[in-house]
Amino acid sequence: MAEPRDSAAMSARDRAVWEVLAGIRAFSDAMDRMYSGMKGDMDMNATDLAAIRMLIIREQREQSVSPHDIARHLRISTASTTKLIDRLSGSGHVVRLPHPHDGRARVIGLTDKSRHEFMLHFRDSIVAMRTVAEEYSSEELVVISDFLDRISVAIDTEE
Amino acid sequence: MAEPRDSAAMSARDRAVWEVLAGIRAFSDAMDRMYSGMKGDMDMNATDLAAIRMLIIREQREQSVSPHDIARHLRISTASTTKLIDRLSGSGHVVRLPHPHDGRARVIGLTDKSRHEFMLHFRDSIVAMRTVAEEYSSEELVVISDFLDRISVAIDTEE
DNA sequence: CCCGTTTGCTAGTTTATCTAGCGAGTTCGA
DNA sequence: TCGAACTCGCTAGATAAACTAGCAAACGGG
Repeated sequence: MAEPRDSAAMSARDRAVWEVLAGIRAFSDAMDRMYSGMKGDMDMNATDLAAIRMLIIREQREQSVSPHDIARHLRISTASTTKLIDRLSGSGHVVRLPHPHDGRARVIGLTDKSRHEFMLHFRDSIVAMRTVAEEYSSEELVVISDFLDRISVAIDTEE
Repeated sequence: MAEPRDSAAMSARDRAVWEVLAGIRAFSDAMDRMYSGMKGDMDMNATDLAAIRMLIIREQREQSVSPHDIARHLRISTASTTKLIDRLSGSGHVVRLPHPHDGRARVIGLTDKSRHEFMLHFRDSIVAMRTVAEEYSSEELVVISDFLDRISVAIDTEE
């Protein structure tokens, strides 16, 4: 992203680092495009789909999600979040559950419909990604997943 | 993303593949959050920022971008794209240039203001990512960037 | 040279976001 | 223990951004 570009002045080492950053860019670009496509396929707007993505990922980490969490993740107001949940709730994609310990709070749960629908449109991509992954040795995969985890932490600005 | 989860039934090999997919998820989640944050920092809505991202990436690949390309990338209508470009043009982030060979078409160009502003808010993340990358050997970096490129191609559904 | 297509735009409508403010529930210190 | 300050999610009304429909200008193959 930053500087170089005149590759003549770069060492092989610099170039390797550079290539990784370019790879990240390419990946995030492809991700953007894929998610834009899914929004059309699932007949959903970008924000609502981003919320579903977030819910799915948090569910897999066994973390509960509140309306407030959604607002923070998407950086929209809590008022907009209320309406977002109204929409997703009305279409049967999420449910509002009571928070076990806090009477004010809610826990937003995914419905099977969401999971199935998301999987339906995401499955091909997962299979494609798995196919790519399977071409690497286990040692390489460890390096890659370690790298991805570290990059994720690095860009996660804990507000 | 799909299936497993009861890790007892997985081989070490399966687990390595699984971990990479989990890494991709974590990364895309962190990316989502980072971009949401930038939208607040840059005082821009999510779509407009996504358009800027696209333009920056395409510029680095030396590909020109038309309004139509933006519409396809974001999956919004050409009408919405016109207004999006009106906004970004009005705020001095992009310029409409004539297409060299097609009198109907336009080429959307970034301004220095865009590049600087984007870099200002993205620099810290780039540095953080570079720092992570520099902890790996050149051989590992080659594997990683190769992987990222392949994953990008894999999920790029050419409409 | 024409006719069908493509490109980007305008107009008017619908949808989604925002700001402001409220009631209920929680927390904590006097 | 009780009240003040705070947090959570919601409502109401205003603003911003998306959509559909349709148009003129430019292109391009027969």
